Amino acid sequence: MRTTDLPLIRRSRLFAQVAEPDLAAMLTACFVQTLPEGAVLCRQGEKAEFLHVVLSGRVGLFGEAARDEALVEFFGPGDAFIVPAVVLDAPYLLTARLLGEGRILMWPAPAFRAQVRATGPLAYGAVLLLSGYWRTLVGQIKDLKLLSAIERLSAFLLALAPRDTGPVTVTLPGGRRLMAGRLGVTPQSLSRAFAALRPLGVSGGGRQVVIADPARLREFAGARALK
Amino acid sequence: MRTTDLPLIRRSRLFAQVAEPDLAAMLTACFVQTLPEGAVLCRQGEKAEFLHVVLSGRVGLFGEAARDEALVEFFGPGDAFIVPAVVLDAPYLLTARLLGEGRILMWPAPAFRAQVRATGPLAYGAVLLLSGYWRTLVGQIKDLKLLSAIERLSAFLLALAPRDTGPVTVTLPGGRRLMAGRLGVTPQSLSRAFAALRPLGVSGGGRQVVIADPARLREFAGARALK
DNA sequence: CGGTTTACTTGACGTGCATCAAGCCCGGTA
DNA sequence: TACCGGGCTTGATGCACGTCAAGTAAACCG
Repeated sequence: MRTTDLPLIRRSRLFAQVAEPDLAAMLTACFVQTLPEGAVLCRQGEKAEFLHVVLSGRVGLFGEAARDEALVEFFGPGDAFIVPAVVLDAPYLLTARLLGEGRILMWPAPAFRAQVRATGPLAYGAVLLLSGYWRTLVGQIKDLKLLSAIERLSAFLLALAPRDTGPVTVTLPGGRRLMAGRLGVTPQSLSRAFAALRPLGVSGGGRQVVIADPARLREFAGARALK
Repeated sequence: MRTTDLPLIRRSRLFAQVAEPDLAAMLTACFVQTLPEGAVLCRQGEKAEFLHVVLSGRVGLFGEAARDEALVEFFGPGDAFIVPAVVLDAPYLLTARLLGEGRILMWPAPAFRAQVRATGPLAYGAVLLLSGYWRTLVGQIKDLKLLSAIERLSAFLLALAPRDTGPVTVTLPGGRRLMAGRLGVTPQSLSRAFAALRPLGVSGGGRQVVIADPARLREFAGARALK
């Protein structure tokens, strides 16, 4: 473990409440790895061996069904997965793949299970983290059930943009293919959705997207979502 | 609070690790209510005032979008909601409605926030609870993104049936209308999906559904889901 | 008992998105 | 420069599911 890792570790919500000496003791069981793009951290269906905490880089969580797979969520620095599989000692529901080079804290599952049961502040950190995830997942389910593909794209873009601004360029957490999976459509449909938003001032290629007038887009998305 | 409530409270995973005297102390801040069908426990968009723990009855969590609403999940005895909104002190993402008469433990949000931070075993219980919810939500997202309506219905029915059995009768957690919301289809489409499964031995009306041959249904669902 | 309500089913039709299949753009390589 | 390959877009077509509209059945109630 490098000395530069510690500040990254501290920044995760998981450890926010843990006292310094306790943290040091916990980390003796852990190690840190730098892994290349495409590395698979855990595979759907397997038993949980490690808790992973992202220190740098981005990770995609994928649900798999033979010939098909869907990105369920993007994770980034400070996120810990898969807490649920580890604490419940259950098989992973998802496959995690690095979307670019990244540094990952590896925490053996039995050690983490014991720590989270014994250390209140760590459990509290886990509660905060899991609470945030509950909310993003619920939001996604609502979007899938209530919104069209174009509306979901609008909502996703707006969530990336700061509120109350003029033109912004946001950077997507992944390429178009990954975005499509996250939004629950095919890449072709995503492309059409972008085309449909172009008249509303959404432009750009690759990972960079320019929103000429966030207020107008918000109004469009809101009008369709709320009617 | 009735004396009969205590065993119900103890049964929730939230309190599984909490020592008896601590539990008694916590509960002084709480009260219990019996509420009729249709009672709204919390409303999407409002600030969290209470943590609710279901002691008896069933609750539906709904996402709302003006003219439309979708059931996100069923909750039953032992479930606590909305932990995430309460600990993060954020607005509810969902509206909770009783699906039948039920008894609900009401826990003022500030008191719960303080307790979960101070009491390790309570935080640990919350981690267990939230971990389970993460998994059901992730499962639902995978289903929505990867499976057709018929496949989702099959998977849902099979999840209600014990493994490795002959004919079983399962009872749905809600009427057809609610089931449709949970599966992300309209009631009409759900009706057609049931019709499509009839040749595979799925029959029954109302809340009771008979699965003549779970193995066959599982094979059907698996074949489509895994190819 | 008939009338109303509510829940579910069935049919006809339209549409959003998937699918299949080119075509385009751009960066890498010889 | 010409060649290639992968990511993105565009077009044509089809299907799954939504929508609109009856129709049926059981529950409730005068």
